[in-house]
Amino acid sequence: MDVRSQILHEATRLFAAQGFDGTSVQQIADAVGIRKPSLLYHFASKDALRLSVLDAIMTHFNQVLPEVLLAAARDRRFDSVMESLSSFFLEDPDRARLLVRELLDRPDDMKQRLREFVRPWIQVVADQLERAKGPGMVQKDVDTQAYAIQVLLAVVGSVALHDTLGAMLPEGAAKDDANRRAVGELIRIARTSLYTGARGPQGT
Amino acid sequence: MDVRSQILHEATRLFAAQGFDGTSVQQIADAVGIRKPSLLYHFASKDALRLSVLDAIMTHFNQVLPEVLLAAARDRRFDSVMESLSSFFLEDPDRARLLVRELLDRPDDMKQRLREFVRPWIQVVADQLERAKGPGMVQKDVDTQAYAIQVLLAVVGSVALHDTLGAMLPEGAAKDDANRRAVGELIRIARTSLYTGARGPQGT
DNA sequence: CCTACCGATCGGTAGG
DNA sequence: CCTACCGATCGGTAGG
Repeated sequence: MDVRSQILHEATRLFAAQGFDGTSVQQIADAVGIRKPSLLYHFASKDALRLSVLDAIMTHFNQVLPEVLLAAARDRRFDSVMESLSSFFLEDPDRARLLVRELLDRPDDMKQRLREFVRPWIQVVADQLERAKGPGMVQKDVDTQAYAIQVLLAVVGSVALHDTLGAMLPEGAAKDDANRRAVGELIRIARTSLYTGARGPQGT
Repeated sequence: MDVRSQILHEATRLFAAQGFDGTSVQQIADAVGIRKPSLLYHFASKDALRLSVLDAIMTHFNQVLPEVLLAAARDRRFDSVMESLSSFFLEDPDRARLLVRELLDRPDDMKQRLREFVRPWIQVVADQLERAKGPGMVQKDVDTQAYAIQVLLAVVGSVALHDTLGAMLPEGAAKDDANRRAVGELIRIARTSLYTGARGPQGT
């Protein structure tokens, strides 16, 4: 792996764990195994590095999300869409943590990014759900836009904080088990509150 | 208001907006209108100030939450419990933002706090819901513990990020309206995914 | 990619 | 609650 990618990787990891202000350029350079000025040769400034890290995540997001959502639009496999979305973040929880941190640290910047990259997809999903109200498949009183946003937030939030939130379950529970229960219940909540009928199209 | 309270207030505001590492003692002192060493006379260190801020929130939380939850246990007014919980955080969104930041910044410390202060209440709610499965009021396949945690996270998360997430709604929407829709849909999702029957005990 | 170095700011202390 | 000051670390630059 080339140095640039190593820097991006370590920066992502440290920004996610400690935040941008809580991480020094020195720490990242140490993690990569180079000197600080060498890092600043590859990225003009600490802020340029932050933007590159964020860009890598958003790009990946926009390459993966479309196919996931198109699968939803095609055959309404609600659970599989939710699993894919969860998997994308569970695969590397740092992505979720970093997004939440950016939303808190730079709300105005993130508003623009959300408008540009996420809102269109929220709208696609909302339109799809709105049409499904006609045949009575989706409950009439669902606020489809607000619903899509809440579900997305719940997925990102519960992945970002999943190991910490597991502390609220009884002692014995294994960490992996806590994750599975969290995602499982989240999917059940999202499905049950959307479709008509006892448990939606995939219920038993 | 005495100086100590002013310091706590400004620290809460700044930590919530910029994070602990992103806020200097100097900035807080400036906001209060005193010199930095004067602030450090009232709080032995920056970290002691952080602990005091967190303590004030957790204390308030533990004074308000019990009555809210007891109201729930008594007459199952689901919506009113959700409104109270939302209101507690909406009343001062800095509380929600600060909690999310602490969960990200110091997961191990927060695990202990959650175990001590929040887990008992999660358990009370889960037990209550579990009992309600008997008469068939609550859906049998609800994972009551995971459900309670997910709903709490969704409330805290959507309040912490509500003005930023509003950017995903269409242009025209007013900010207050976005908040109302977010909370309203969150309550609908939580209620519908819990109770048996089309819309739960308070549906139309 | 390195050594050597910069001014600014950090949290905190001495002493009144 | 203040003035004056501390060593350490910050992001970043010069020059090779």
